[in-house]
Amino acid sequence: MEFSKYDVLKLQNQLCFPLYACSREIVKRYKPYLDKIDLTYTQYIVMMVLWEKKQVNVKELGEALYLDSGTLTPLLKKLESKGLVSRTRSEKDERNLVVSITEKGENLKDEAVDIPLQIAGCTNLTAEEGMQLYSILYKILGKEET
Amino acid sequence: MEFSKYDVLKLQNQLCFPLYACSREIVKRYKPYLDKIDLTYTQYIVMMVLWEKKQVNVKELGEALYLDSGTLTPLLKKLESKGLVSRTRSEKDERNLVVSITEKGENLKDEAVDIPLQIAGCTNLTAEEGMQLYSILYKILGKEET
DNA sequence: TATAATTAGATTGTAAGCAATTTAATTTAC
DNA sequence: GTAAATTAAATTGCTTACAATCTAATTATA
Repeated sequence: MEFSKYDVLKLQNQLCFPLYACSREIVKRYKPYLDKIDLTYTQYIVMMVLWEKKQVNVKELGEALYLDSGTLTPLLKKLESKGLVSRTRSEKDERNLVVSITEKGENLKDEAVDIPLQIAGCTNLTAEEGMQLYSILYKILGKEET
Repeated sequence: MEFSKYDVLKLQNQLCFPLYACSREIVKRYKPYLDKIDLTYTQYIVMMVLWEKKQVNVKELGEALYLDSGTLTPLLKKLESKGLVSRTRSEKDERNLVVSITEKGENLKDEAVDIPLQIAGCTNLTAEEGMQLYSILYKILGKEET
C-alpha cells in the first residue's frame, strides 16, 4: 500500500467526522421518544436545564448548552407557545430575559424521565466505554479541570 | 446529597449532550481554516469523499456521510455553482446522479491538505485518547465489525 | 408485456445553528 | 453627570438537517 500526503484528508483518518456523524445518529435515536412528548432534541436539553434549575436567563442557558441567542430566542418562544416556559425581563437588569418553567413544563418531567434509560438500551457501549467517552468529550469541551 | 429519580434527566448525567456539544464545538474550530478555502464543514466532508473517490453518486455519498438527498441535493448544487464538482445523470441508470470532481475541485485539495494538522494542534487529547475516542465513536456508528 | 413495486433524487416544510448586526439597558471613564 | 464602552437579547441572512412527499426510471411479477 502506498502512502500519500493526502491521506490526512481521508474521511477514515478524521476524528471530527465520526463525532459529527455520531452526534446526529444519536439525536436521531432520541426522536421517536421525544416525538411522544412533542419536543425536539434541542428543546429537550433546554427543558433539562429548566427541570433542574427552574429559572435561568438566556445567557446562562447559552453557556450551559453552547448555544447563542440566535438559536435560543426562537426556540424559547416556541416553548413559551407550548406553555412549557414563561419569558419575562429581569427587574434588576432589564437586559436579562428570565426563562422560568411553568406547571405544565414541570409536569412534562414525569413523561420524560423514562427516556434516558430507554436510550441507554439502544447503545452498544460497555459501562467503561461510556465513561471513557464521557471524560474525553468533556476534556475536548475544556471542562476537564474541575 | 440526596438522590432523585429525576437525576437521569440532568445534563451532566447524559452522554448524548457532550457528544452533541463537542461535535458543534469542533466544527466551529474548523471554521477559520475552512473560511480560507470558502467551504462549510459539510461541503468539506463531501469534498473529502470526492478527493478520494473522484466520482460518486448521491446514494453512496449519503451512506458515507450519513446524510440524505434532502441535505445533499442543495449542497451539491452549491458545490457545482462554485465549479468544484459536476453533476450528471448516469447513462446506465438515469435515476443515479453522478457527482464528479472537477479540475478546480482537485486543485483545492492542495489548499486543504494542511487543515487536519492545524486542527490537531487545537485539540488537547493524547494520542491514546484520540484512538479510544475514534474506536468508541465507530462502535456507536455500528461499524466496529471490520 | 402491462402493471405493480422498488429505487434514486428532488422538493417541501420545519427547526436548528451561527455569524454579523442591531437595539436597548447598564456600567465605566472622564 | 454625561459620553463612551460594554452587555444581553433579538433580528437577519445563510446553510444545514431531516421527515415526508413527489417524480421519474428501473425492476419484478402476475
